[in-house]
Amino acid sequence: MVARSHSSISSSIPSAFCDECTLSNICITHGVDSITKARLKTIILHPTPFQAGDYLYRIGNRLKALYIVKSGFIKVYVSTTYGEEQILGFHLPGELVGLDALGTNAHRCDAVALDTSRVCELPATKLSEICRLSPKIRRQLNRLMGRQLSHVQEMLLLLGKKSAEGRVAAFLLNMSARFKERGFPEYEFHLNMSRHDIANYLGLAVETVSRVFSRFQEEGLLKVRARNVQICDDVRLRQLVSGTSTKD
Amino acid sequence: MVARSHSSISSSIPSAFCDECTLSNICITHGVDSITKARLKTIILHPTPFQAGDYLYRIGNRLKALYIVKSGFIKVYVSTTYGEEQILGFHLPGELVGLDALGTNAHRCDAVALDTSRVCELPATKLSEICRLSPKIRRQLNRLMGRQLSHVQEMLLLLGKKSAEGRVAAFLLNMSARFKERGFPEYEFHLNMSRHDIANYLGLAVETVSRVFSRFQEEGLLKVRARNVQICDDVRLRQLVSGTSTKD
DNA sequence: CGCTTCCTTGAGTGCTTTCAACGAGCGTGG
DNA sequence: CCACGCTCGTTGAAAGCACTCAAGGAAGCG
Repeated sequence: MVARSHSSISSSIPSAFCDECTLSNICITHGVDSITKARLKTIILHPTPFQAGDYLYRIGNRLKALYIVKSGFIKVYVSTTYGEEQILGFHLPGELVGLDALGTNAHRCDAVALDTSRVCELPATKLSEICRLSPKIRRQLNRLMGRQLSHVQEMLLLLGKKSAEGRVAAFLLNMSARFKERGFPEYEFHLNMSRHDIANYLGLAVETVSRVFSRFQEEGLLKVRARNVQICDDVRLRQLVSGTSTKD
Repeated sequence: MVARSHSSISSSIPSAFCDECTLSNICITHGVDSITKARLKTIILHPTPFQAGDYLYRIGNRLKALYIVKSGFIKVYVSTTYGEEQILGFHLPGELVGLDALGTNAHRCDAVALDTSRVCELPATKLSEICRLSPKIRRQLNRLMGRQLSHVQEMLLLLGKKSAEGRVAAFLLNMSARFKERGFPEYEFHLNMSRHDIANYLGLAVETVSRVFSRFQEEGLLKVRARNVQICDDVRLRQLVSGTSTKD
C-alpha cells in the first residue's frame, strides 16, 4: 500500500536565509563565498507564498525577477494563440524558474503554482549586479541555463523517439531521481500534477497515460493509487526507457 | 521549376574580421563597441574550414570553444548509448554552436558539418575574459542562450502536439524565415540535409516525410525537386502549422 | 446530496509506422 | 563506356499504436 503522508515536498520549509537554507546544496548560491552570500541576502526577496493556481508570470510579461523554488511545485508551459498548450516542465524546490526571459527580457512561458509555493526572488534589476558580484555566480547561472537546455533536449529525444510506455517510464524515473536528490523517498512519492498535465507534458492523450499506468501496475512495475506512486521495479522501467520503440 | 544555383548559403564567405563580416548584423558581436571588437579580434580564432562529415565536437568532449558559423551548415544531435539519435537543430551562418556545454564544461551533443563550413572560434579559456569585456557581450550570450532555449521549446510544442503535416510545414517555414534573414530567397531554397535527417529532427519516419512532401506538392503548396524546395502557398502552410491536429 | 472534476476503461477509428519494392543519382572499377 | 553497388528518395500495402468518442466510477466541495 502506498503511504499517504506524501505532499511532504510541499511542506519542507527552508529558512529564509541562504546560509541556513536546507536547500543550499542544490541552490544557485551553492559554493558561493560568504561575503557574496551576505550581499545576496540584501538583494534576494522573499515574497508571500504563491497559492495553487497563482501565476509567477505570464507569457509576454516583462522579466521582473528570477525565482528559486523553496517549497511547492511550479508548472511551466507555453501556449499558442490558438489555445494549444505544451507543458515544458515541473519545477521542484531548489530549481530556478524564469530563465526563459533572459534572452528577450520578456517571458515566453506561463509559470503557475500547482501547490502552495514559497520562492526566493532575484529582482531582474539587480541581476547584472548579481553577475558582477562574482564569477562564481555567473558560472552558476550559466550552469543552470545549461542544465535547463539539457533537460529540454532530453525531452526532445523523448517526444521524438519514444513510445508511450517509454515516456511514462522516463517521467516516473525522472521524478524519482529528483525526489531522491531532495532527500525524499526515491520509490514512493506523490505526483502533484493531474493526469492531464502528465499527458500534456509527455505529448500523449490522458487516456493513454491512464492506460499505461494501469498496465504498469498489472505487470508489477508500479503501485498506483490516485496520485501516489510506488515504483516496484525500476530496472524494468529503465529498460522500457532505453528500449528502442518506434521509428528510426 | 526550381532553380539550381542554391547551395549559395555555403559559398557566402564573410571576411575574417568582425568589422567587415557580412554576418555582423546577426552575429553575437552585433552592437558591440569598437574597442571591444578590437579585443575580440585578438581572441577569436579562424580555424581551417570543416569539411562535410567533420565533427566540431563529440558528446563528452571538454568544452574547447564556442563556434560561430560563418558559412556552411552544422547539424547538432544527441545520441543515446543504445544508438538512437535525435537531431536537435541545424545551424546556419551567424548562429552560435556549442552552448550545450556551458553548464558542465562538457558537450552533451555531437556537432557535425553537413557541408564545408567556416567558423569563428571563441576559445573556452577566453570566455570569462570575453564576458568581462563588456556587459553587452554578456547580454548577447544570454540572449543567444535564451533564443536557443526558446527554439527548443518550440520544438517541444511541435513534437508534442502537431501532426506530420504540421511539423513539416513548420520546418519549411522556419527554414524559409532563416534563409530570408540571411538575404537568401525566401521561397526557394536548397535543403542541405537528407530526408532522413529531416524525419529524425521532426520525430517522424522517413517515408512519412516523403509522403507529406508529395502531398504538399500535389496540393500546390510546394514544388519539390530532390532537395530543392519552392514554397508556393505559405499562407496555407501557416494554417497547417497552427491548425490543431491530434490530441489535447 | 448533487455537482463538478478527475481518472479509468472499453470500443472503434485513423494516422503514422513498418515492411517491401523500385527508380534515380553517383562514384567505382572492370 | 557501361555495369555494379550503394545511398537516397518515393510509393504501395498492411499492421499497430495511440487517439477519439463515450460511459461510468471515484473523489472533492459547496
